[in-house]
Amino acid sequence: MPELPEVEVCRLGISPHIDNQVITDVVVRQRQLRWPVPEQIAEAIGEPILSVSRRSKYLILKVSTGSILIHLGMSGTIRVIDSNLPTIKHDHVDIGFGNGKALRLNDPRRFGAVLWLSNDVDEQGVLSKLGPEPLTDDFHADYLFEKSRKKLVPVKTFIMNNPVVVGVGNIYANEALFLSGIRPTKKAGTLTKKQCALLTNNIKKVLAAAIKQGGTTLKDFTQADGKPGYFAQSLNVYGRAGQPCVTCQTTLKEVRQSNRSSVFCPSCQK
DNA sequence: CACACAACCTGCGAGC
DNA sequence: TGCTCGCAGGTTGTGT
Repeated sequence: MPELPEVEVCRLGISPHIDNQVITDVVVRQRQLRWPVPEQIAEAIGEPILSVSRRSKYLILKVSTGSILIHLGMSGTIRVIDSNLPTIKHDHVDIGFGNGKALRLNDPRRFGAVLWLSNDVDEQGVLSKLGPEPLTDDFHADYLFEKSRKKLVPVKTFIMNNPVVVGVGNIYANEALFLSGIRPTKKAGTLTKKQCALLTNNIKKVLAAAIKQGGTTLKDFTQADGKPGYFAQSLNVYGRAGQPCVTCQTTLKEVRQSNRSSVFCPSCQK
């Protein structure tokens, strides 16, 4: 389900329902997610949610004693539900609130995570190795240009690498490269300054547009209110291999990079 | 250090 | 109908 826009849409959806709510219990039905759900998460019980923020694809529920981190992996969804709603398959974790509602994580593939960052500990764990947020001014053309010098990896692999920039997953990497006229296989180190400017702008553009349209619904992603995201109809290349380019009608080509599919227009993207 | 690739899981659609 | 195969929105860990 989630790249950055979907996580942000999720955050916007759940935040009004759980902000300031006191956590009354944490129910873990399946502890084995990407990492085991830590017992210390109980330190959050009795505390009100102070803020609901996001860093990269992590949702951060801040309380006075620390922060609950939630990552949705490939297949995770969270909904605010009545806490007595019967569970279904893969409903792994509930965070229950004083108002009878609960935040419920469902994640068939279990690549997601629920973690605890205690205020008592300095280290930021999974958050410590993350690059700049793409939608902030810290991510700009000169940064990408300098960072990519001498890099032999394909540009698509490069922009999907978290220490470089966070939140760019397979869908939006494909889309941003198409909009920039850059082939996914081009070596990152050969990007010109101008191409870096195009690429950074288009990454920002495509992510912001996707958030505005409620994310991309492929199979099961829904916004907090159950509506699908509408960005899927804006996709130019992702999932369109073999179909004509929207610009020049050339048949879109598919290659695999780092075991992920890349779709591009052999004519528009150099 | 830089890069390639396997690993973690379940579900679904295609093809036989 | 039912089997096997390949593929899926992410990230980390290992090996060369």
